[in-house]
Amino acid sequence: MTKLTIKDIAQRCGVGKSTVSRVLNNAPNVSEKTREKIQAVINQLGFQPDRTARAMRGNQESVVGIIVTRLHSTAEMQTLSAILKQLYARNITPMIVESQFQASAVSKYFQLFEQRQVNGVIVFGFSSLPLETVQQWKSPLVSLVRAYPDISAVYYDDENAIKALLKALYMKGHRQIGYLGVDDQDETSGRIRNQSYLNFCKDYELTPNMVLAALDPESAFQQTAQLLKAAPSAVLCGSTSLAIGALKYLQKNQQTIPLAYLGENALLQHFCPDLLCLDFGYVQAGKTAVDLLLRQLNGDHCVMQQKVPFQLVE
Amino acid sequence: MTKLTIKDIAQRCGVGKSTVSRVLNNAPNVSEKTREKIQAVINQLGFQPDRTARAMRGNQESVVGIIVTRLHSTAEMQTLSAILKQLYARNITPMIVESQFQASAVSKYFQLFEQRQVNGVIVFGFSSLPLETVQQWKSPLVSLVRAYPDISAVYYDDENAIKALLKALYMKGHRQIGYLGVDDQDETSGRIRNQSYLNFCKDYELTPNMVLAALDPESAFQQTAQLLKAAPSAVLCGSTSLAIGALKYLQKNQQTIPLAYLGENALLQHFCPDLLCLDFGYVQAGKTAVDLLLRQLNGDHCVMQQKVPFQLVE
DNA sequence: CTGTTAGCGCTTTCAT
DNA sequence: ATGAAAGCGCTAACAG
Repeated sequence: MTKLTIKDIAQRCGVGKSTVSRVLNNAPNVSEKTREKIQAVINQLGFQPDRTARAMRGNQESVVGIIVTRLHSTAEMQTLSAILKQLYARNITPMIVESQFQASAVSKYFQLFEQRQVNGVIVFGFSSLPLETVQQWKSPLVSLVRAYPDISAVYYDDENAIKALLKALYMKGHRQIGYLGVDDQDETSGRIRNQSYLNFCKDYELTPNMVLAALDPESAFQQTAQLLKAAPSAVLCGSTSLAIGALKYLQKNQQTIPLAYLGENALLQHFCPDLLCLDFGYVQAGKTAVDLLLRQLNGDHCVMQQKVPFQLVE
Repeated sequence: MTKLTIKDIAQRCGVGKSTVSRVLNNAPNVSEKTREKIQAVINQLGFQPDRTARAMRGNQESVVGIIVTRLHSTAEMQTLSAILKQLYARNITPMIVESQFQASAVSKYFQLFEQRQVNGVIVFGFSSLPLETVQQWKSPLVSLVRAYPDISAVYYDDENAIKALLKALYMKGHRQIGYLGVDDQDETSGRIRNQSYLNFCKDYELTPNMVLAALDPESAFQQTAQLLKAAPSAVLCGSTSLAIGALKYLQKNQQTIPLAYLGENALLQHFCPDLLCLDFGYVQAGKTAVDLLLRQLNGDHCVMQQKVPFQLVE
């Protein structure tokens, strides 16, 4: 039994190919009677129109490339999950690749995408991904996490997130809030958040106690000692991995001090349910990113940069 | 400037469409001279043959559906990462979806895959995924993690993994090894592993001390108390989430006891670097799964069930 | 409303 | 070795 085509269906129904095509595409100009007849045969024979043939005939089956940093980043996966849902609903095929935080990999994938004729790209930005690399991609693109000039982006509200966490601690009576931050070199996780901390301190007349670390638990572990010298009554960590390092230090030294961090991590929350943290709105970010991309795919070339709302947890 | 086609290239070269096509497909019967000439024009103009048109002409661009349980499962992501690498290298498009441990979702996605004319499927099995559901998919399929009768599968060597961990503890001098396992209802994480523990105890003449829990940290937390009553000198946990629960209990009660677990979790290792654990061979599993699937896609219908080798960590 | 007729961009005979 | 021509399965413009 050879593969069924629209022609076979047409013959078995005694109609023309185009009528069958019309039924397939829910065209309006088909009498209810013939439509039903044809639909019946289609169902009965389990006919599926050839995906590739439709695609060719302008029925653009579009593909969007998605460059995540690492598939095992749980935060990104929350966003990715939302993105996929949106895309599948719209019959768009996602092509997922990992950059591993390597700008060179992003370049490489842009080339691959071009070869494969990908229609649009969603890229999860990272600190060492330069604007020039992102600009290599000429077609529709949405940057996630990081914002670049003249490029549509969805990113997190770092500044206010820090402020919200600090305020929450402040409300609990803390006046000596230490801050373990990421190096200023990192724009998103570092500079912006650090600055926000300093601003808050100024506004609320607190004495700043800030120590910076590299973006990994080991470094955080070491820097925590430094931070604690000024005997803070609570500590805010600028990122999840920093919180991990800090928590380890506290546990090791049998200290307990209220801890808050920017991010969210199920395992961490499990160990210390009283940890104050914050849902950055990962799911919303995914949805928004797809929206922005679709807008571009539909020819709207305006650049939109959106912050997604966050939410305090616990 | 409208989109370039093979015809344009042909005209600009003063040759026929077919000759260009031959160059594109590396057909042998083209004189070196014309080939070079055509190739030059192709490169110069940056011509890319239309993906969809090629696909239609039998040049089957295949698609494989991948059903993961949850995108934020780091273990599965390791495997997925390997799978994607293999697939992209072979120009196969993956379509990734999440089952969330719901058999109904798997069913739903099988339907979606049929609509989209997916050529093969890789599914990450889970305890409550019945054989009947998996059988709904008639074309090539490889099951990961779980084995089903008459279905190609790649899964982990639960039995020997437990044995290896126990042996490692035994070698360290432990003779009172407690075991926190998963309910027998769960075939993979439960029954097989539990049985392996009991077997080991018999072989090495140890007194079994086994307590079962549900597959979540909370339950493990509670059951750990029970397990410790018999004062074991070390504890083996049957899964990562169990280890999380147990560890939490130990920390809370200020107890320290050598802990081992089946699985691997970066965060857990970070907090307790001395934790004995085991890399199940996630990457290898991904590679193997793709191999098995490709074999089926190429018409080889034999069923192969493979265990991947594991490796003790630390 | 519906059938006929052209193609879409490419591969593949089949002559030359 | 190479070009002309015939489709692949589908959609869309054009007549009825």
